[in-house]
Amino acid sequence: MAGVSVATVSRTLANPEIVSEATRDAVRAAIAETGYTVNQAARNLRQKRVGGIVALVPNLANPFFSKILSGISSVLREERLNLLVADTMAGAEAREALIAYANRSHADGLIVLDGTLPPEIFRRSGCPPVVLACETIDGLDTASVVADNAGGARLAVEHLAGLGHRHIAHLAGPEQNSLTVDRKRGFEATMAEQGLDPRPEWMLRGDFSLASGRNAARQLLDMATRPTAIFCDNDEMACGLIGELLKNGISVPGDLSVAGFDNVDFSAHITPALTTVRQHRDALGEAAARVMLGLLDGQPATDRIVLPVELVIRDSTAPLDPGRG
Amino acid sequence: MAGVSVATVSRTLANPEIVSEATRDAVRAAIAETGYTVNQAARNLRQKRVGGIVALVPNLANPFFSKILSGISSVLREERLNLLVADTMAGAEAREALIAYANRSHADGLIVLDGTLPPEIFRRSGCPPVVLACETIDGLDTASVVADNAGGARLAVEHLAGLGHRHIAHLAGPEQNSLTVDRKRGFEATMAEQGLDPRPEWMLRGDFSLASGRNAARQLLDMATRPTAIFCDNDEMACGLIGELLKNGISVPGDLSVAGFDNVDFSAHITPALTTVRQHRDALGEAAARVMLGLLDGQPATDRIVLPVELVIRDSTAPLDPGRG
DNA sequence: ATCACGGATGTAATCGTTTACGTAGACCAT
DNA sequence: ATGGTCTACGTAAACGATTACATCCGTGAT
Repeated sequence: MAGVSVATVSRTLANPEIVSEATRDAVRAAIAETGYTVNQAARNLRQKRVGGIVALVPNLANPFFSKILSGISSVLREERLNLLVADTMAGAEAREALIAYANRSHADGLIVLDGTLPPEIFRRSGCPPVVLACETIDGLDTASVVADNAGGARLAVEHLAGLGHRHIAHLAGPEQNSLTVDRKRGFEATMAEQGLDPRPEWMLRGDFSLASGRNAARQLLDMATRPTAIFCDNDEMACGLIGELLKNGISVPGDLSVAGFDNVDFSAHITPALTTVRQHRDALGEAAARVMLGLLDGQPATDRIVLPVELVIRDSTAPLDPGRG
Repeated sequence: MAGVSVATVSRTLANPEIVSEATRDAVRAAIAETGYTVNQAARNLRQKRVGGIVALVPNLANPFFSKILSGISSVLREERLNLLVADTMAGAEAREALIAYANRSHADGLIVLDGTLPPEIFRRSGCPPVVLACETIDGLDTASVVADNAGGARLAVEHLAGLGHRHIAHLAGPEQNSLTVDRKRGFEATMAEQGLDPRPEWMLRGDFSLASGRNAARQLLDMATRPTAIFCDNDEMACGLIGELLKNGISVPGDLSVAGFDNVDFSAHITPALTTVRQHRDALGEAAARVMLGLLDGQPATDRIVLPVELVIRDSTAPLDPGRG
């Protein structure tokens, strides 16, 4: 020690007020001079914590998830917690790697953005607190934060029905995806309330990608009788769909009204500007991180938080042409 | 110990071959039964390493960066290294937090995606190996991996000039951004080679956002004499620009050819599909991660890797209408 | 003068690994 | 039988911080 002691340094850093002013200054001067920094590994070992939380992301490259991560990160920073990111879309060894992450010695907590992971992983002893964000996992009733997916679908269908549309299609996401399940439920419930009968052949499947939206457009083009409106489970698919329709001479919204979900950045800037359901993904991430902080503080929260969504009406939806339908 | 010993367990895990088969099996059985897992903090403390590398990202929510992260992550996983993500776009305390990250006890290495950070941070003693990815930092000649930004601008300008355009504008990014600097250099050099004189009033500034593309479109609309083609420093700005032009009755590419940079996912799906310069951001991330692994292995690499780019010709650029120009 | 008390700081145990070193036994050669 | 070599494993010392406990000193009360 440049100044005087051993443990006193630790106290100076942790509880400056319990050490006398003189030594405090001496220690600080020595620290500044030597460029000392605490060794995280040693601190973690002693305190039995890691100082970081892991986010399990299905696909880091997807902006949908990175916005949530951004929200998580902003909250964790305040608490001086690190954000570790693990891409779960890995190969065969993925499962083992995941199990390694689901351990107290790796992370103080786990925020799971991937609804396709098997719930057993998070039930093992030694697994830190878990918060599900965005997607849910069947059979795992931990704390979770999700958007009001069913409500969003309702808003979209009510909007289209209010424009006079009676033949409304649905471009859904992957079958097992919890977002898809909720949005489909909202879609079908609202269709029924509106006295509309969804035709099975107008129930299309995609995988949330632009390409799958394009595929759906081709299916629509091949149909003998087409719907006059379609609700897409996300904006990427809506964008891909619109692009392919326009290329084939179908007018949007003239021949087909299109509504999306998410309100991603480009939705307002494509032509026609996309009518969609806005959800705040950064807020979702922030909320999930705050729930996590609560869990770390010992709150036994098993909350299931549902964040509100709003309809954003733009140019891709229009009243039904009375000559049709 | 369920089986027999203390240090033997460690050996069984690290070098299974130096321990006899009998004890090896015994140890493994005990591990399986008790659900033992190694404590990372203790291992890190002993081995004087962290087992993770930190990526400093200017804006996690930006898909541009998240794709790079995805590439980094895929390479690090193979080496069982964690990826920690730190958003540098923080508030006032950001600088201090950054300095904390630029320390061996936090990370074994640093991959920096933010070219606006002050170089001093990475010169401090105790700073782990640094790799610059995507953007560069003036006055810091560490290893770096960047795309061929000047070459990409060259490809775009040559393409537009080849279509007969002589009045070519440039929508650039932020002035101090290294991507902008390189692309501007490529743009101006190629214009000169083609015998074209870039008009100062056709040199527009944006910030890579969709909104700044829209702003640029409004500036174009106000001009007495407009260019017949424009090269945009990224696809987002090109998309925002096209959206606003179409809304105001300007045809793309009829009245104005537009070329972008990046080839983001939606570029192929907007209308008109965007001509752009493709760069592989995931490959960039992978390359940066591999350079980092090399540094960790003790290679003194001060490489400056430049990744090739390609022109993707779609529908937003067309030959100059002979009646104009 | 003795004691109690409280504030400031030093001592040492602890966290869970890794690993240099030592030792015990087996085996072979002399 | 002694000595040397090798393998398999136990012993104990690190790694660097935190923290319960002990110590020391000064102050005021009895």
